Amino acid sequence: MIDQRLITLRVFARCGTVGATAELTGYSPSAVSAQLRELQRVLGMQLLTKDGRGVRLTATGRFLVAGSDTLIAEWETLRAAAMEAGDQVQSHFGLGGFSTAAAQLLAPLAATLRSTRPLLEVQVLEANPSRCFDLLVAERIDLAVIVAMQSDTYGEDDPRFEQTVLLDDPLDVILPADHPLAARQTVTLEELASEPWITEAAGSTYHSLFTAAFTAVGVTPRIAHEAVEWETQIAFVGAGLGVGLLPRLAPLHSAENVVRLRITGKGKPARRIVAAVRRGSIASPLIQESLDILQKTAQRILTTRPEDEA
Amino acid sequence: MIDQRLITLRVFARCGTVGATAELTGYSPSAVSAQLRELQRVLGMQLLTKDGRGVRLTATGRFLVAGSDTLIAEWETLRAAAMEAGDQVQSHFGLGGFSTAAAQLLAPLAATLRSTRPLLEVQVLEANPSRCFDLLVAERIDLAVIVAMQSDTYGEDDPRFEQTVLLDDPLDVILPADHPLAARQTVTLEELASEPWITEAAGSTYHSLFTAAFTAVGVTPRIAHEAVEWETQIAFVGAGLGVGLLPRLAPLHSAENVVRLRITGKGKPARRIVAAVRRGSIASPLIQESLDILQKTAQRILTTRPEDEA
DNA sequence: ACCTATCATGCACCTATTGCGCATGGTTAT
DNA sequence: ATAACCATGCGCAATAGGTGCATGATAGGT
Repeated sequence: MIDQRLITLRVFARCGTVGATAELTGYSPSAVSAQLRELQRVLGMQLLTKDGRGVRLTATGRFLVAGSDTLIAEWETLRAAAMEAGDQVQSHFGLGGFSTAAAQLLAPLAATLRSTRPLLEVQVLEANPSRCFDLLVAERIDLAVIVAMQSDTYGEDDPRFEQTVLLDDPLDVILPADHPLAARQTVTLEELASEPWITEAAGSTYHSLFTAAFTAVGVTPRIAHEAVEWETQIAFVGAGLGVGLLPRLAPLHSAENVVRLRITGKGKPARRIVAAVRRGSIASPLIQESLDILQKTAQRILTTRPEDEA
Repeated sequence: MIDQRLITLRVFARCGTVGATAELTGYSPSAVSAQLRELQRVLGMQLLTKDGRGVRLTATGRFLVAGSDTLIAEWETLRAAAMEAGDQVQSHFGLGGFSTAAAQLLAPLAATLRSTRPLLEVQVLEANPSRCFDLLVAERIDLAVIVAMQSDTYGEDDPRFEQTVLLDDPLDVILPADHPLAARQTVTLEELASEPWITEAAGSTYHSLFTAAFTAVGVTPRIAHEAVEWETQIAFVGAGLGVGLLPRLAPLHSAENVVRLRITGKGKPARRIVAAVRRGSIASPLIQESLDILQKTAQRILTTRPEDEA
């Protein structure tokens, strides 16, 4: 119920370029340009200035965007309360999630909703966490399941979002099947200090988790190889190129020459998986039910894999 | 920046019928009907129910409308703050006012704004106080100068508006020129207790003022005639049909056979003239400047007519 | 210093939203 | 029973708002 052009402005404020805004909102660049111009005309404010080959928010623009956070939140709250009060049904529901999270958590959620609310059309978008937040702002999705990351551009207390912890997905070690430690049940990070490690590229989502885990135990691992996909990493490990960390939610599939070991000791790395919604919308019945389902799914995942007793 | 359809719903919540909403917003009844239907579709809420030959808000609808008050106010605040922060100029400004108020206060305001802000298009609408509030809700006007009335449908603390007192316009007595008291400078209400009074129709804007004035001094006046226009009332008085109360701002024009006397004593009736704006918008520079001009104009009116010393 | 990639934006064209007028059907009041 | 009133559906027209391409401007690479 907030004017689309203001939403567009907010997305622009995030990504800084008309083209990116267009890509994110689903409009063409021309449309975004026109919308922003219209917005300025209607409000009688100059919100943008030319800056090099791009455009940049003016002070007024930044002010407006900053202030609109509470406005959006207020609307979401109102909407949620009205839905609650009149127990109305929503017609569309957009979900966003990242790789394994999407597969393991979002798929059951979508399936459940599809059966409990037949006339609700659920749409799932796979996207990385940062983009999920963008999609939330752009109102393309209503709920995102992502991996919480420290030092992200989106803080945990961003006024635009509300986040709920779903589960801590522990990281396991994967070893070549012929590795000396492969027969063990568990292993500590210290025992693997001198191994050649296979990790993601520096700066990627999980790389910081990787380093954090080792700094916690005071060890500096040697990074031998880098991979971007879990599958690739597993293949590398299977080829005997080194060892790696794999979230427990990520399936090992049919990698016969790779074993998965749980980590014990004080360095027990985990990735925190959270659900994020637009601030205010959390009171919505649909969001509530979804969070409930996600929590239950998360619990089920943790209990059907009874580990981590220490 | 709030969706037009929500504005329309709010207007509908005021007047209760699609036709009246159409008249107030400037749309056709079909358009209002379509807008409300669209709103329900987009939000996925049932906001209206058939009720006899009309439609009625559902509980959800009422809830939404009630909650939207703060949303609108929040937006107005944000808009005002942004205008203030970036000292931007507004392009359109709608004023509403009632009869003498409009003439005496709004006309100077419009004239001043026209000279100080040449590229601002000012629109003045004459409308009665109740309609002025409706027009504010409908966003047809941005500022209204009205006569404050107790027991109106719009309370002084309505969450949708903010009101500023401009002046208390005292009521004078008008007498036929040949009346025994006509030569006096001042008169008390008690002295006129037994006169035949000419007033507006019961239930009208000023009738309550009339009765309030007399109950204050413990006198029950005899109402002989009723008129709806000041001019008519003055003509009645001129014809010797009785006496009446006339706001000081209302000009006597060329009524040669009528004299105007000030009222002394403890019953000194006055009509309170206030400016009303949508809540939140009061911080806007344009509104601020307008209120300033109105206050000054009101002061000038009161001082150039130096009276009321008791 | 040129060339190229990148961006925003204007223009021409098109679509579909959206508003209006009129007619219809349902409902209350006389 | 008839009349008045109200909301709404339908056909039609206008226009707001979309896309795609071309243009102009700028930064960076060579």
